[in-house]
Amino acid sequence: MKATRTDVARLAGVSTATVSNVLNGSNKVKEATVRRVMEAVQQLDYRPDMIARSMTTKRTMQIGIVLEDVINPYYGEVMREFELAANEKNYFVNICTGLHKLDSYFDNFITRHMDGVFVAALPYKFQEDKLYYLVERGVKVLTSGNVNADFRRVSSIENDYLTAMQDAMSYLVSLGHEEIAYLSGLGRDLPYDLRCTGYLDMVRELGLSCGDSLLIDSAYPYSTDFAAGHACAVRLLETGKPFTAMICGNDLMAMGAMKALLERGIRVPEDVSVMGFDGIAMGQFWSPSLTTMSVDKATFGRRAFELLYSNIVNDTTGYYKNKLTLVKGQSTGPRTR
Amino acid sequence: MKATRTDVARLAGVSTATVSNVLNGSNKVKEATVRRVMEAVQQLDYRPDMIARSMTTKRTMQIGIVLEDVINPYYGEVMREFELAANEKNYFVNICTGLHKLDSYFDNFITRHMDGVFVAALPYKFQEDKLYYLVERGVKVLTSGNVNADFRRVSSIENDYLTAMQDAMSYLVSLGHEEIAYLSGLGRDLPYDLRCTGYLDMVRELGLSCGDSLLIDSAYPYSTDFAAGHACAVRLLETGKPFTAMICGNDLMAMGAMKALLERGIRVPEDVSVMGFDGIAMGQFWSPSLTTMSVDKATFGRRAFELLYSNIVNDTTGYYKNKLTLVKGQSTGPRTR
DNA sequence: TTGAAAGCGTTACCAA
DNA sequence: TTGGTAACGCTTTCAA
Repeated sequence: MKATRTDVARLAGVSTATVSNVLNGSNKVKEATVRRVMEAVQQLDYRPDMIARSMTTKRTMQIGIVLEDVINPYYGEVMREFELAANEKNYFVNICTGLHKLDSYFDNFITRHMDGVFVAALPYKFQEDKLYYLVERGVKVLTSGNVNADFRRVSSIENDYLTAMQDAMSYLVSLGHEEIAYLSGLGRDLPYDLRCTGYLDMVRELGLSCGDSLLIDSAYPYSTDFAAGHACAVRLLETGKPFTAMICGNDLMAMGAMKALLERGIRVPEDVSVMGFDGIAMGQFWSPSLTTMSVDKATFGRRAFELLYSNIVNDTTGYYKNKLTLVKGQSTGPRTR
Repeated sequence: MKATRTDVARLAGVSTATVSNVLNGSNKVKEATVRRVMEAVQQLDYRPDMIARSMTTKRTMQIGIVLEDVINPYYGEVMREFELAANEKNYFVNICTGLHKLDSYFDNFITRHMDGVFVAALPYKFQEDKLYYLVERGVKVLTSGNVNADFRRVSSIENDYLTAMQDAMSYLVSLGHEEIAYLSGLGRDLPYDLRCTGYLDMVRELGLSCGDSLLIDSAYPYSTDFAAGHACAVRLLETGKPFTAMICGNDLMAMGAMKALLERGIRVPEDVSVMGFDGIAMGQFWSPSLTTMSVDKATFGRRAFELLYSNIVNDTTGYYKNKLTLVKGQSTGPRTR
């Protein structure tokens, strides 16, 4: 039923090797032959079997993405561009989510000979050794937000959350705020949450009297969605500690937190200024529109692919740190009390 | 470097065929032999090469999902359960988004011998013939929301949007509303938007005086996100036509629409009642919490996999229509003017 | 209960 | 420029 390369060869009156040469763009085939072969291909609606091809080439032209959280539009926007870039180089991309079986993903990446994997899941979700194991088994790895990764073995891309948090704090301080809360959604002892580190650094550096008493962290299992932002804000309010500004780990959390404030009649930004991270599109449509440390998601996605690509093709690991920019919305304003 | 089945066979002192029999759970191998083989497997850290295996079995144990829109949390919730169900049967699932190259996805599904594909993209995004072409090439297809699909060739799962829309309208009418708008995000002439059909049916049946003048549809390219809801609401307001209730194609759109109302000082639900579809988690955290026709996303996802699974294993197409339930939130209330 | 060997659809090397 | 053919790692008869 399905035409194979042998069928094409027979119809075109050439050998299978010649068909391969034509299809794989070798330039040492006479033009007339090329035409005959292509005609046969058309006529039989033949397409090369990628599985069989992979058998011999040891490449699959397939890249996996392990996604922390498909729900967060941030990842959606990043991955869209990643995939675009990958498609341009003829890679087929598949997103894997469903963190219940992260280990089994890794096994699949190996046994299915993925050329590369972009692991955009926080390191606590899996054993870091697994990354190196993938590499040993021939699967190139790009990791994200993994400050402790061995950069000689895996490529890495991260957002400069440390600087971004400093910028966020500076901005709020410039508006007169002193009691600034940070709602993390993660544990404060997780070393790779650079926002947390940056926050504590700035509190100390600026001599803010609140110390770390306005840092709301979370216990395992962590979550960083709308509901988590809401929950963290509630916990902050329950401490009864005064605050006039609030930074959230991402935009989704910021939206959840704003909702909690609103429910208690606390106005944004009149009573409390709120900031997020990421700069998801929805933030601009929020009421009030969200001030955020924004990531250029298209650039991030494309850079990510390029890093992984050069790892695959040139066997070169690479590192990229992405800068965030302050986007001012209506959710922040001068201190009023 | 990587151990093959030959290595295992040699180490265990058996033939490769025996290794296969052991690994694939054939019961006709002596227990002592099984143990010897398993030890060799362990020792060599051997795992079967799925690519090579697929060469002979013609199966890949791989399922693709074509997603309309990763941004919408609705799909995220559905796919999570789909993947869970698939993993239980040892299928590896990959999500493909990035609608820029839908056709090239289909090609990839064929040449990579995916066992099945769940096409959760609206039919206008691709040529319907492509679905049948996949089937001819041995890739089983489950389509969603495609009322015109040939059910003898592809399996299908859909939400009962027709009934759901009727329920939504009845509910609003029971609250006293008469001028009820529908914000679609799609074109009114797209036959598979059963919400639209249901809306127009009910308008006629109930004899609502607004006729179809409060139906806001959109031109290609359609979009159904937060921004689209906002835009549709703005267009509705610009018509100057009076309305006291509004149904949106999904929850995300409802949120965007509410934002547009709010910007103009229109209160929800005091001035206008708002409803959505889907029942995404975020809706409960909204202010006011969203009244919606809710889909049981876990059931939907699991049923979807089961349909595709039985298509793959038994070569049987199937059809399932999923009921929606009314979830009352704070965004709807009695007519007040 | 085990093994030998054919076959799956390609690629790539080497020879013609 | 072309073709013959071994090789890739596995499954699966068919014999032993």
